[in-house]
Parts: sequence; C-alpha cells; structure tokens
Amino acid sequence: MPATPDQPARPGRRERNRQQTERDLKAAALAEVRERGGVGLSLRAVARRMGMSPAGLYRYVDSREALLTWLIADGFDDLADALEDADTAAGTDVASRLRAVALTYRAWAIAHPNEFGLLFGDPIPGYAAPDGGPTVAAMRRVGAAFAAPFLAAIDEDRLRVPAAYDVAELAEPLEAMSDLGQHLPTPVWVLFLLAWGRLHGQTSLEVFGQHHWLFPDGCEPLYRAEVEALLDEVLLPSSGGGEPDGAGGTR
Amino acid sequence: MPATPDQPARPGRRERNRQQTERDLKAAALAEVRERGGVGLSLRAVARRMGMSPAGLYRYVDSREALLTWLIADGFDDLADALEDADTAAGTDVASRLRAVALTYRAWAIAHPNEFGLLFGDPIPGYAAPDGGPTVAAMRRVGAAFAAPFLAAIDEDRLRVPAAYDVAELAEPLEAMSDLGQHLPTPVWVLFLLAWGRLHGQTSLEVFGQHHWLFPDGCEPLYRAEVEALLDEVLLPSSGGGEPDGAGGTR
DNA sequence: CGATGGTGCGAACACTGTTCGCGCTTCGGG
DNA sequence: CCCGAAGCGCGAACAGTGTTCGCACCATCG
Repeated sequence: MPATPDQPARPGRRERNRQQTERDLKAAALAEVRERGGVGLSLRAVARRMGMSPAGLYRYVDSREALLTWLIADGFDDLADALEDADTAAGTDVASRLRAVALTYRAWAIAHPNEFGLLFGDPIPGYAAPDGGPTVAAMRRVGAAFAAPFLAAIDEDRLRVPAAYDVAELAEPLEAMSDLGQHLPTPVWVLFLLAWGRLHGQTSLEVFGQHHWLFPDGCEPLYRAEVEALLDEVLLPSSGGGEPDGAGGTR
Repeated sequence: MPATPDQPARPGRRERNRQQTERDLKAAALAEVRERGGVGLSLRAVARRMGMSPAGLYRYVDSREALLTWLIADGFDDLADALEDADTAAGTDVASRLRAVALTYRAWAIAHPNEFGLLFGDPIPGYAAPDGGPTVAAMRRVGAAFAAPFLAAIDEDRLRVPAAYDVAELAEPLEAMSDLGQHLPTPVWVLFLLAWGRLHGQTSLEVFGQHHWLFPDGCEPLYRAEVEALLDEVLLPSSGGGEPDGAGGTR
C-alpha cells in the first residue's frame, strides 16, 4: 500500500517521514519481541531503541496491545510467506509439497520461537482477535498456505479421506472455510484440520520447551517421522491404482 | 510433606500458621491466575486478596517467578490427577482407557484454560525449567498418566506400532523415558510421543483460540474424530485376530 | 526472665503503560 | 507570501508493578 488510493501519488515530506517512522517502530518492536518475547514487550524499551520518547510512540500506536496485534498480524503474514515459498519451491509433486510445507512450519517456529509464541501461545490477557480484524485475515493466509497441497492432492485424486471424518455436527461451521479455496465436503476439511493439529502439536511441544528435557538437541527426527506417517496416511501412492491399504512402512 | 523429617511431629503454633498461610497464598494465587491468566499474575493483587502486605509475601515466596513455577508444578499435578482418575474410572478395556484419558486431556484444558496456558503456552520470559526442578517431575507424572493405557495395550499385545517409527537417532535420548514404566523399544515411545502431540495440538489450537472463529461453540466433535482415528490406528481390535485394517467406522 | 529468630509491614526505588499540555515543524489555502 | 491548522515529539506526571530495606512485634527456646 504505497499510498492511499484517493491521494494518488503525493508522498510529501511528512507522509514519507511518517511511513519511515512506522517501519522503524515495527522493526524495533519486532527486534524487542525476538529477544525479550512477546510478554516482555515494553513500549519504553521500543522507544529507547529507536531513540524516541515513550509518549511519542502514541502518535503511531494506540496502546501496547495494539502494537502487539500489529506484530501478530505481521507474524502470521511472515509465516504464510514462508509456507508459500516452501510450497512453490517444492515443485509439483503433491507429496514433496506437503512435506515441504510441514517441515517449514516447524522450521519457522524454531527460527522464530518468540514470534511463534506470540501467534500460538497464551493469548494476550484481555485481548480476543476481532472477527474482522487483521490478525484473523493473516491467519487465514496461513491456513490457506497449509491447505494448498491438500487441495492439489484432491485435484489429482490422491487424497485418502476416512469415511469417519464425515462428522455431521461439523458441516455447518465448516461452511466458513469454503472461501479458503473451492467448496469441499466436510471430511476433507476435517482431515485438513486434524493434520494441521498433528504438526502443530509436535511443533508447539518442542518450541514451548515441553520436550526439551528429552531432546535437548531438538526433535527434528521425531517430527520427520510424524510428517512421513502423515504423508503415508493421507496421500494415495500416485495416480495408478495400487494397494489401497498402507498401515505399514514408509521411506 | 507434613513436617520436616528431623522434626518428627511437632506442629507447633508457628509451623501450623505458616503452613496455613502457604495454603492461603497458593489458593489466592491460583484464583488470581484463573481469572487474570498467568501473565497477569500480580503479587500485589495476591497480597490484597489475602489481606496481606506485598512485602509480607516475600517471607513465603522468593519472587513472582518462583510463585509461578510453584503454580506450574501444581498445575501439572492437577492435570495428572485428572488423567489418572479418568483412567481408573474407565475400567480395564484398553480402548476405553485411552479414550478416557484423551478426552480428559482436552476437558481439563478447556475447564482450566489459564492454567493450561501456564503449563503449555509461552514459557515465562527468562525462565527455563531446571532439570531437577519440581515442574519437570510433575510433568513426568502427566506423561506417565498418558502413557499408562499404551503400556497396558502392550501387555495385551494390542498396540500397533509402525516399523517406520524405529528412528535410530531417537534411541539414545529416549533412554531417559524408561523410568516412566518399563523399558520399551524406541518405536513405542515414538508412537506415544506422536499420539500425545496429536491430542495436544488439537487441544492447544482450540484453547488458545485459533479455532474460535471457526467453531465458536467448541471443537469437541473434531476432537472426538481425532481420538477415534487415533484409536483405530494405534489399537489392534482385541486379542483374537480379525480384520487388520480399520480405516472406517467408529462409535 | 531474656535472647533469638520468624513474621508482617510501611516506605522507598526503579520500572511499566498511559495521559496531558506545551512547543515546534510542516502543510494547505487565502 | 504568510497564517491558521494540523501533525509531531517531548517532558512531566499518575497509577500501577516487582522488589528491597529496616523496623517493630511476638512466639519460641535457653
């Protein structure tokens, strides 16, 4: 958004300064979050870091909470970018794409633990994401990036969805997901949400330190095992018939 | 720990008062966490709640952080109790036991969202659970309660563990888990950790609000679907042969 | 009885988010 | 060109926080 559409191309000294300061602010706040964590974000520290008075920040941000939701939205966007990049870099094979996205999810979380905590950890005490707010919009991008390989698998008739996933009670609320892509039957969305949960669970347990006493060096092998298991369960071999059952070996 | 072992049974007016105050303090802090969240725990608020001066608290607690780790340990213990109770109440059938434990995990989390956040959300900024500390000990209880039905399934030869779970790199770190019960081969622990991750992932996404915009009324049906899928995948029908494949119906 | 040490508290310090009102710069229009 | 208006940044202040210090009190033990 280089300028508001009604002011076609009039940067103006002031406007440019403001946008520069906004960028500085975001960068400073992000740096602060990265090293101190979202909970420890201090407006005064941000102000100090950018050589500004604490009060001055309030020309750009309504409150500490507002700054946090701003960072949350940015974080979701960043994660979505990473997922999309990994997806496109993985070529066209549905299995590679799904694997790439899954591995990137964990990799991003480990590379940005504090941001991950901001996005998926304890919600800010009083705050609940407003339904139309920017955070949910950005999060839907993450969902969409995650769903893309699944949708591709459907197009190739390679998605194995268990009949048990056709939970009637979920049909109605899942209507809201149809704008992530095409309109799809309930069990597909259930499959997708459960798959996300599996990967997220492992990632979350690792990043939030629950596995640290077991695997001080990280849980990548464990995660890879989960990813391969997921691929085996969810993806049919290729288009060409073959054994329809596969509760066994992988790679 | 009713008394220090070197002071065999001398409650004494003072000792009793101290223990009573400790209980009050924990109760007040827990209440505060329940309504304000772990992040929002304020020592001064706790002090106010129990009619004490802020400074007085420091006779019982080293710091806010210490109080939090205390609550964390208690939280893990409470969760472990809930899981153990559900397990024993579920009778002897391995499937029922596993289902009960799994459902109780989510139920506890939903009933105690702030405590769940304390246990599994953003770690306290500076704090890392000391390896020998009380929090990891209590968390191992949770792990043990979770593992119990799996161990029972092994005893009955009803656990289906994929060969692909025999990840060599995990053999060594997983040695540390053998004191949760008997000493078991690597893939069993992998299966267990991945199962926990699946349930935790769904629970965490729900409790931390990521699914709220999709399912404002809660995700119990989704979670049940995951639990049943897990049971189907992981548990062999019963001792008596039968169809080895079960990607189909549930309850 | 007197000494000891646990107990509670008021005051203080450094820090936080946030508000207010003042000057200063930059802009838009007469 | 100049002048009002609006945006901007800041110092000061207020209420709140975690934490420390030193002083009273009182139960305990010699």
